[in-house]
Amino acid sequence: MAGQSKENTRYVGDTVAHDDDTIDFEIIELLFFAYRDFTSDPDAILEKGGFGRAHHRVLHFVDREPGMTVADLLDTLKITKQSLARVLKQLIDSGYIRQVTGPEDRRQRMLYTTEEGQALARALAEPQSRRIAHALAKTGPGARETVKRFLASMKNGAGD
Amino acid sequence: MAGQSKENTRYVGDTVAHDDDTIDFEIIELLFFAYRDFTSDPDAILEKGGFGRAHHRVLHFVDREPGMTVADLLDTLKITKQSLARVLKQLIDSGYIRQVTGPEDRRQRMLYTTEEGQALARALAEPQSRRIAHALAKTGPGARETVKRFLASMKNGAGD
DNA sequence: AAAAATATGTCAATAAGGCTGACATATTTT
DNA sequence: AAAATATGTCAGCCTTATTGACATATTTTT
Repeated sequence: MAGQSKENTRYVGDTVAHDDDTIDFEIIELLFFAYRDFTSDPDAILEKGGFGRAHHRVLHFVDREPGMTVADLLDTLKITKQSLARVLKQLIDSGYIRQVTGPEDRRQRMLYTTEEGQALARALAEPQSRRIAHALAKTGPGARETVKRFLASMKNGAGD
Repeated sequence: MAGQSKENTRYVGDTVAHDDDTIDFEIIELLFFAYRDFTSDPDAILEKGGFGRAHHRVLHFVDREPGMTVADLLDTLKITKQSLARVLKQLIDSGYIRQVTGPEDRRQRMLYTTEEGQALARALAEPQSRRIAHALAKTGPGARETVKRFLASMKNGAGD
């Protein structure tokens, strides 16, 4: 029945594939489920306002870095201008984000959350924060430092 | 750091929102970037075959649990039958997954990866596994246990 | 045996959130 | 004055998800 032992490295396209047991399926799956449930937390709140995860991300980063420009945001989110436009427009029209013409370069639009935007951003982050606090507490002392280091190293360009 | 005290609780809609400093923005962001880059690893390979992340997930779980039924898969992925249908059909037509009529209940379709499917699943998992190994090594000894416990606790129904 | 429930498949319409290409406008830099 | 830059916008397309409705085969219940 679907034997798992297939020794010897083999090749699939350009990519070297290793044995079953050399692949960390355990953490791959844990990460999948953890992130799936972590991101599902704010969804209920988002739905009420007719927003989605795209709005959440925009709101989050503008809230965390007030005064960031549209270009900054595009760079952070790694999406296109046209993709951002729709979502950003809705957030502006709904009064959660406001734009201020750049004081030095008047072509720029500096982005800020309004009071309502700030409140929404925090309301969205709160259940996620709770989940994290709970998981860290359950994991044990020192977990926070280890988890931080691990996650930071998982990111691209974390400096080898 | 980031004390848990609940000063100045205020309300946004039905949801209780806490102060800035009681919210763990640091790990929220680390998780966002870590997962974004983690999932970007297999994308290049996927594109070559005209597949997307949906195909990746299906292939992954069928590979990990050979013989799972369509219902099992729907339950794991938490998507609808109609959403699964298209993706699964493409994987079957491409020869990566095959269906076997259930030996006890002939209504069921047990799912298995073909040899090509197995090879693809492993090729996709390999860069992710590498990234994890690298991050764990950088984090230090004992990181694996801590990270596993943390991620497991982040999942829903992890048992309080 | 007939009826109901179940597992799966499929058609059609809709939505969110990405994408590319093309072009407009205001502003700054050369 | 010309070129480059930051932003906005129109139009069309793709993927992945949704809901609702209905078809088929098979198993379970009555």
